[in-house]
Amino acid sequence: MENKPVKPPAKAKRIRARGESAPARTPLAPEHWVEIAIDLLANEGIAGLRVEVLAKRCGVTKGSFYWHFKDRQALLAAVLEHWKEGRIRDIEKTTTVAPGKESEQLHFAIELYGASRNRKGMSIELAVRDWARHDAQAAAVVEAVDLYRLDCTRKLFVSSGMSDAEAKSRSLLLYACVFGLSLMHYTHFDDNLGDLKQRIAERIISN
Amino acid sequence: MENKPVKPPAKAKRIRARGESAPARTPLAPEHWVEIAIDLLANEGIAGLRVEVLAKRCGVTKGSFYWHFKDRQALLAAVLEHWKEGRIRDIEKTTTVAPGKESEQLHFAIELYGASRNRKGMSIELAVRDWARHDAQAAAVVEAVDLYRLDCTRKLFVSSGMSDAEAKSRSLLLYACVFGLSLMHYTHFDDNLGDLKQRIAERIISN
DNA sequence: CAATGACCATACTGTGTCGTATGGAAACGC
DNA sequence: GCGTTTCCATACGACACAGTATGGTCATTG
Repeated sequence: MENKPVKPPAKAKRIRARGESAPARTPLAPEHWVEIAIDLLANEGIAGLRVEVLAKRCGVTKGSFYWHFKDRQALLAAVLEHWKEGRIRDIEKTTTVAPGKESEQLHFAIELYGASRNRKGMSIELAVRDWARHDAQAAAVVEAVDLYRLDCTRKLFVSSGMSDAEAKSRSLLLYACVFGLSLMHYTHFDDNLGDLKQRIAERIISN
Repeated sequence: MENKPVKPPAKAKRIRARGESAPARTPLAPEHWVEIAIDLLANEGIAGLRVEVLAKRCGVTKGSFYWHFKDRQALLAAVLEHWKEGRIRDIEKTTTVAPGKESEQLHFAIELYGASRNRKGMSIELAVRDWARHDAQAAAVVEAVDLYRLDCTRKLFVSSGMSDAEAKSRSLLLYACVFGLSLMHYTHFDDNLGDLKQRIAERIISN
């Protein structure tokens, strides 16, 4: 009396969204998984990063996921690693600057994070930080990134002629402000937000 | 052949943790639910705020929950309302100050949030803000609280002799910094964090 | 052509959760 | 006393999810 169809429906499915003419099967590299996972993380938070949802988003099923990753935890670790490396590269790119242009670059860094540009990057940032509040792994990665960022920015301040102690405080102030602003809802606080942000940036950077 | 015991075990349970000698049944007021819910929210995030977990934490079962609340959404709304009102009261208490002591009070406000004191308050704050990133209701409440806070603090800066525009930027900078710092992991950035924070506070408040 | 391995689908178990239905126990009104 | 209301327990159905087991399909290799 068993109804074990074992192979009933589903067929017009193998030709997934991999570009109509089947480009050599495209093995769906682990990197691809991680990138889409980060996308999910940004939009739904760590709690929304489910393997079935992720698989569907990749156009496959769980079966594929568990072939590439041992379990959900392995994916999360890969996500953290990928994010960390991306941040490190980004920081290096942002903080290497020709002598004399330090404060200019600092202004750029603030605007880069604070503006509506880089919205996605900030979403990821916030999602990871919230994740880090309940997960030691994530907390460690966040700490590493923070320390690296803080130190690179400190050097910029020092190069622009500040004492080390002052540079440290400015560096911390800068990032705290950037992240804090992205947490707040202040769009209706003033009708000239540009001027507001300008003043804040000056306060952080100039002496 | 059905085993529908309907009333089998469980009996030494009615005398819950309501104080051994049954103090008149203690109806477990809705406020109580909300307060414990906020506790859960702070520790587990909005995703961890489940009704069964909450009920267990209250020493009862879901049955009780759904008597007090229509559904989970109703609880969340109550949580937001409770938090909002608490914040408003707190802001008023923190920003009403005798003339001449404004900057002193501003320093106090920074330290209050930034220190290891008020750890729980900050946990709630961050949880609500993360919640607000995906929920319009929460976002509206956060915005209301933010605007109120920003305006109260703005007045403090104005009272201590600042232009309105400058006061606005300082107010925004203050809260952004406070929340941002609580998002970062900078404990190993310097071995004299006190001095660091002192410099930051000065930068935000003094002219 | 046959065998192997890479990549994926399907089915299943177990658990956690939301919400509902129903009934029980204590307190209160009359 | 008796019915009503308040507050809660139990049981149930439906779903979403993690992880496993198993098999299918295709390309590659010998």
